[in-house]
Amino acid sequence: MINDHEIKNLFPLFERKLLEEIESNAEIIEYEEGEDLIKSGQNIKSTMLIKKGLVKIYREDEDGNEIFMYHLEPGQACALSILCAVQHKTSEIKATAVKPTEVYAIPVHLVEQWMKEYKSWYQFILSTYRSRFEELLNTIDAIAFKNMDERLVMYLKKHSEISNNKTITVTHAQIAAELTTSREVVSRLLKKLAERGLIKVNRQNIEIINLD
Amino acid sequence: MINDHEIKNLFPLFERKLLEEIESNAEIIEYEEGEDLIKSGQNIKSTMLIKKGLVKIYREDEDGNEIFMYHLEPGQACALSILCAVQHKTSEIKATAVKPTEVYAIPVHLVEQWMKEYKSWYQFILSTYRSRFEELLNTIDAIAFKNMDERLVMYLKKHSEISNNKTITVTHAQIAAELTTSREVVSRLLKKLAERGLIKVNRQNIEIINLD
DNA sequence: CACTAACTGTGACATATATCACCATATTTT
DNA sequence: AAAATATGGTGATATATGTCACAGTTAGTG
Repeated sequence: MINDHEIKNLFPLFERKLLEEIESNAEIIEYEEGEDLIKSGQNIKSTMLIKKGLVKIYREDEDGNEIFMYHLEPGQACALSILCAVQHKTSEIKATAVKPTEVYAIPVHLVEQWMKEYKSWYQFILSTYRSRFEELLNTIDAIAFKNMDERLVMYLKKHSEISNNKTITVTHAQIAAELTTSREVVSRLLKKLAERGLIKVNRQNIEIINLD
Repeated sequence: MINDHEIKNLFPLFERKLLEEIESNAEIIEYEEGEDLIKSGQNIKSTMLIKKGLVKIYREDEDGNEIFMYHLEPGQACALSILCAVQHKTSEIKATAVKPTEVYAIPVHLVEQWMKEYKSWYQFILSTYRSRFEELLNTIDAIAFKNMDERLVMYLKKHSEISNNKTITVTHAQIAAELTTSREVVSRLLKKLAERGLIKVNRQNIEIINLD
C-alpha cells in the first residue's frame, strides 16, 4: 500500500501508519466542478481532507444570501466539517468545488480516535482550526472595516493568487453574490479599476495588470 | 490542595490531577473593570482561563476601529490566546474585562503538554475552538446580512442575557464603537425602539421591556 | 441563420448610514 | 455654585450602496 506516494506528498507530516489508516479507512469521493460538497443545513457525518481540486467555503443565511469566506486547497481539511460532524449539528455552510475535486472522507469516530493515537493528526487538526480561525477574522475585518472597492481588490488578488493565474474566470454576478452586493455595483467598481489601468475587464473574465 | 473546590465547579469535566496541575502551575492574574487582558498587537505568551468576572473580545483594525465579537465567562478560555500563543504571533485582538476579573494564566508549553496527557484538557481546548468558531460565524452573519437596527437588538439581547439583567449599563457611544457605527445612528435607532415600547432609554443605561 | 439566454453597461432614483454642527442636560470637579 | 466634562438629541447634508428599468452585446442552440 501507499505505493503512489501521492498521499505522502499531500500530508508530508503524517506518520506512515496514519497514512495507511487513511488509505484503508477513508472513502474517496469525487465532485464535479460546481458541485456542492456541503449544502447549507445538511447533516455532516464525515470530515473531508482535500485530495485534489479546489473548494470554496461560503456562509449562507435563511434568504439564500451567501458570503465567500475562504478557499480549501489539496492537503487541507474543512474545519467546519470537523466541527459540525463532532457536534452532530448542522451548520449554515456551503462548500462548493470550483475545480473537479477529490476528497478523503473520514468517518467522525476515526477523527476522534486518531487524535489520541497520532500526534501528527492532532497537530494537523489544531493547525486547521487555527488557520481557519485566522481566515474568519480576515473576513470579519473586510466586511466590518473595508469599503466595497477594497473588498473587490482583495477578492481579485486572492482568486488570482490561489488559481495561480492573472486572469480570473468569473462573472460580475458571481462576484456580487460572494461579496453580498449587487452586480451593478461590481460592474461599476470594476470599470473604475479598469480606468485606472489596474485590471482589464473582459466578458467572463478579468485580467489583472497590477493590484499591488 | 484543591480545598475550596472553586476550580472544580468552574471546570467540572477536568480530572482531579489536571485541576491540581492548574493550581500549582497557573499564575492567577487580576484585572480591574475596564482593564485590557490583551491589547491589539501584543505578543501573547500564555493562555487564559477565566476564573471570575466577564471579558469582551474585540477585533481591531489599524485605524483604531473595533468590533465586538463575543463574551468570555468563567470556565471558558480565550481561543485566540491559545491560537496566538502557540503560533508565537501577535493578533489584532483586544480583550477587555467588563467586570473585575481573575484568570488562570497557563504557560504555552503546558497547554501543549497537557493536550497529550489529559483527555479532558484536549476536549476542552477543542470545544473552545468549536464554540468560538460558531461565535465568529454569528458575527459574520450579523455584519454581512443584517441591518443596523437588527444588530442593535441582537446586541441588547445578548448583553442583557449575559449580565442576567434587564437593564444594560452602557452609553450610546460605546454601543456605536462596538457595532462600528456612529453614536447618532445608535441614538436614533434606540429612540425608534423606545417609541415602539420595546425598550426604555435612560441616561447611561437601557431597560429592556420586550425584545422577543 | 435566427433565436434565446446569459452577461454587461448605464442612467435615475431609493435607502441606509456617516458626518457635521450645535444645543441641551446631566454629572463630576474645582 | 461655577466650571468643565460626559452624555444624549436633532436637523441638514454627504456618501456608499442597493434597486429598477432597460438597452446592448456575446455565446450557445435549434
